[in-house]
Amino acid sequence: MEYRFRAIEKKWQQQWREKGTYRVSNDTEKPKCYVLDMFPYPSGAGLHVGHPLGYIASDIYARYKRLKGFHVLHPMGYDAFGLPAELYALDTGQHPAVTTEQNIRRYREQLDNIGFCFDWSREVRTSDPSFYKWTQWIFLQLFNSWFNRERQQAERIPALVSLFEQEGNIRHECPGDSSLMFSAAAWQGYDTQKQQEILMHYRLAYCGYGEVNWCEALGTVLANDEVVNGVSERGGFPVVRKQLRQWYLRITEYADRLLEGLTRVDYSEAMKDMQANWIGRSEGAEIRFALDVPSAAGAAQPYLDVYTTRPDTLFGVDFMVLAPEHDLVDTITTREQRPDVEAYVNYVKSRSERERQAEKQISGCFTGAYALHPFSGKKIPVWISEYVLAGYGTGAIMAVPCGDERDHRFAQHFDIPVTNIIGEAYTGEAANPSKDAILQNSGFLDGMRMRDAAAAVVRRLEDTGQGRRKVNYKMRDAAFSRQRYWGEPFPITWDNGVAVPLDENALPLELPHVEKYRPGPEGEGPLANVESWTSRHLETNTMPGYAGSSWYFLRYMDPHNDQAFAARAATDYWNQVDVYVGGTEHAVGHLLYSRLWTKVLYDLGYLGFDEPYKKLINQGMIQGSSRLVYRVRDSNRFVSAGLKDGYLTDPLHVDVNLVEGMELNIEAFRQWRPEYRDASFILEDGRYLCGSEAEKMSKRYYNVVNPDDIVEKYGADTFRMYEMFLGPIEQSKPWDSKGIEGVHRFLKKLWRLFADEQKGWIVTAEPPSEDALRILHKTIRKVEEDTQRFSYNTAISQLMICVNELTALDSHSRAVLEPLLVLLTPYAPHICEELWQQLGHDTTVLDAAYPAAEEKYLAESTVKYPVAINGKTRTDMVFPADADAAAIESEVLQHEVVRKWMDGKAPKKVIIVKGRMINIVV
RNA sequence: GCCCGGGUGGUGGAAUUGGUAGACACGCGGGACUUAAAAUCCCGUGGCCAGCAAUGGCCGUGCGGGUUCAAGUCCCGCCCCGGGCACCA
Repeated sequence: MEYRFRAIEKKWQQQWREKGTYRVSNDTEKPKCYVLDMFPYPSGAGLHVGHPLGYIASDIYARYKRLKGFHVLHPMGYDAFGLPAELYALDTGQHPAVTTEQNIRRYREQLDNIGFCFDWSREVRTSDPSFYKWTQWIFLQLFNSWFNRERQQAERIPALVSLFEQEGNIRHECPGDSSLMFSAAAWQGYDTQKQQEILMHYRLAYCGYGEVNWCEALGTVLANDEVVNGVSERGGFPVVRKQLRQWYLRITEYADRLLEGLTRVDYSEAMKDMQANWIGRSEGAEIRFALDVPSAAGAAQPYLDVYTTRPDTLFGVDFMVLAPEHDLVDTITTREQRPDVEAYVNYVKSRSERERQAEKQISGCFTGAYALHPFSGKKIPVWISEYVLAGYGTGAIMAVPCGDERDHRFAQHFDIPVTNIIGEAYTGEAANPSKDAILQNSGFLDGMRMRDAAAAVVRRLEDTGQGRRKVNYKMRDAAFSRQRYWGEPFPITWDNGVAVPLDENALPLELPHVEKYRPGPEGEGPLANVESWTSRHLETNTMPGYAGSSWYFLRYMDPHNDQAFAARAATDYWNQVDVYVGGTEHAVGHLLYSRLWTKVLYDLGYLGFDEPYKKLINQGMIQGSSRLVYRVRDSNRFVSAGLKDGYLTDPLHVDVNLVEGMELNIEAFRQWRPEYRDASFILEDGRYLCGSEAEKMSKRYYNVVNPDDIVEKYGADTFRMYEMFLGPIEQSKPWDSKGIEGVHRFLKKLWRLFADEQKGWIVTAEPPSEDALRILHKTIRKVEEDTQRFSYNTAISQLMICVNELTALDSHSRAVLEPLLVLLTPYAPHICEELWQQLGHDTTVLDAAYPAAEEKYLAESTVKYPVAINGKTRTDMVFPADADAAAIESEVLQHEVVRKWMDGKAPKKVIIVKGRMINIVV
């Protein structure tokens, strides 16, 4: 009667599959719980032990909620469109659909091995036409919508058109071009093409020309969050800025809504900070400076708008700086300065994004032009410099060297005199960004605290029409097109430069089959090579990887619906995702985009909620633990780690599977690769010990551990529990098989509570002892609390304590063991099912109810209090658990040890912490 | 540079949020069973000091100060590690 985990796990996985144990319906009165994992991109490498970490965590929660009586939606699917499959296709000629299918099959096998409770009948794949039909459909909703700033919500384009017809765009500033203004009459006078052009500037999904992150090596544009340190996140290829026609999502319109929503969701503070910083809201003022350039008689005075968060420093402006790409540069540059300015602009253009970020030297050039201070009329020189970014604010700044470090460095570098408006707070050495100094040299602001002066300046500017309060965001609109094949086609045709949406009934617009994946002409995608595609004037770009993942969680609610992305009844029932588990790497990409899509669908009336995820759990990464051997330089001798300091060595990665703990299996190592066949070794204590290092789990470090191998050796239940026992889920840690034996031992010990090798099943019908009940109920309480708050490692510790104690008590009472099984089921479902069945139940343990802890067993009958005098512990005293403070106090003061230590003095204070501590202050 | 986390035994990590620091597990040491091994079980295991012993004392949560009867936990100032952002005016 031993614990035969392989047979047990196989049996139950098969049974769950055959009986459809985890299938959930949409029609029920039960309370719901939606537990979601970030679906994986099925890569060719398969799963390593790091991937299931989050899946195990969510699986435990899903099973726990089910035992608590909830109707649990716990689905899984695949983010199946994407670059790697296409790059692989370019190399090998294998169609991405084929390799993706293969990879999915492998993922599924590996996932099935671990015993998850996914409802596979709801599986989705973003590359499936029945799925991307609705991705395209949602795109059309975005295309046909605009953001009404007055109401702070998305509305349909026809509503905007009728507004234009009645009143032009007076009340609805154009988000794509704030200088655009027209009356109702003007609107009616525009031809269709012009009207469409204007509408494009309002649409939430729009096509425009813009500077994009172009990655030549990948042959496509990338969104801002896909560029890291000036190179592509995927592959690390150089990225340059380039003007291209692109599709965008107008996410900037939702900046405030996205910020506001963060206050209503349960994400970690770190995650909220990351999103808030990415959105980067700042409050300040836009200020208009007249330009001191000769203008033709009757023509309007030319001006320069700047954005500042510090209008209070307005009198400290010593120069202005434009981004080199700024529109005005060409018109204001004087004849004498033109050669220098042109040279500088060319220099800036020649610098790659990489160089710009790597070497931030001070550089710039005077344009020869001057602006006029709005209040003092002082002449202020206008410069250009690459430290001012074209894409933020107005692409121009007012420089206040005494208050801003960058401006100060610039002034020093170019010998521009600095005006001091904060007296002693400015030393002349460095800028002082304080907001608390008292203003001087500041006209009508003199004597005011800077903090208070800002509002006064803005008021004056607004009165005189020279500026206004302004909020700015760092976030830019999201680039939404890729020049690739393996993605969702846009449901758009082009008619003389006008984008025409396909009829909804024509969806899905299916991706045509191609044989070759090379890019099309002029930076266009592979679809531009497809005759049948271009002849219909279809858009040749495809959607980016994050399109499908922006809404997939909605499809799970009603995955087979071909009338809608999901029936409203289904989305109303399942509602928000209660718990979403995934890595932090999606903080500013996927998470932000899916929040945006949800808000738009909500605004348009398709959903009853506008935040997709109620609670977010970020699991840490499991790093690889690499093993290193030390080869003596220019030899084939290897020296053990402890002795390597005596030699000149080169560390080399060795396959972790050839190492047991730290000890190298020398024979296996010799077999591993031909060049090591004749290797010799310098041993310590007769063994060769390796070094180790925590690194990303990757083939090239030979440190990948496949979950299949662990499951084969110890079983899925052990694997699940061990991954959770390793530490808190949010924490990253290197994989280490060392402790897994302990968890395996625990399950064997559990098994022995039920079965004896000789005697067989030993569970009794006898009533349990008080002691057994006490440990059981304590365990129920603790495990439930810990499971609820995802503190799985401590829950498992408690389960171990419980099993240890029951073993020590030799307690085999059914009345204790049954509830214990229910507690343990979320963690180790296979063994629990088996034991449950052995106890004679004909239903699965998953239909059981989670046990409740009984108060009477939770209190210990007696409590040991340490008695301390002035903080020093002197003795222990034992009291009944329900003793009241007064009784304890009088008894303690009678105690002989206490009286001896107090030496006849009266206590100043007696502190009794319930069930903890007695402290007497003398 | 800025914004978040975090530093606890040989190791992974607990600590009811101010109440006996080191739960649980690994590892290690000792022992039992065994011809032997595996498996299993029991005991010990932060450091230093005293004692034959039961035991007792001192020190101890990155460093230095502080608040408190009581600090891993709170406050001030440093050091180090991890993550995010980075010329955003």
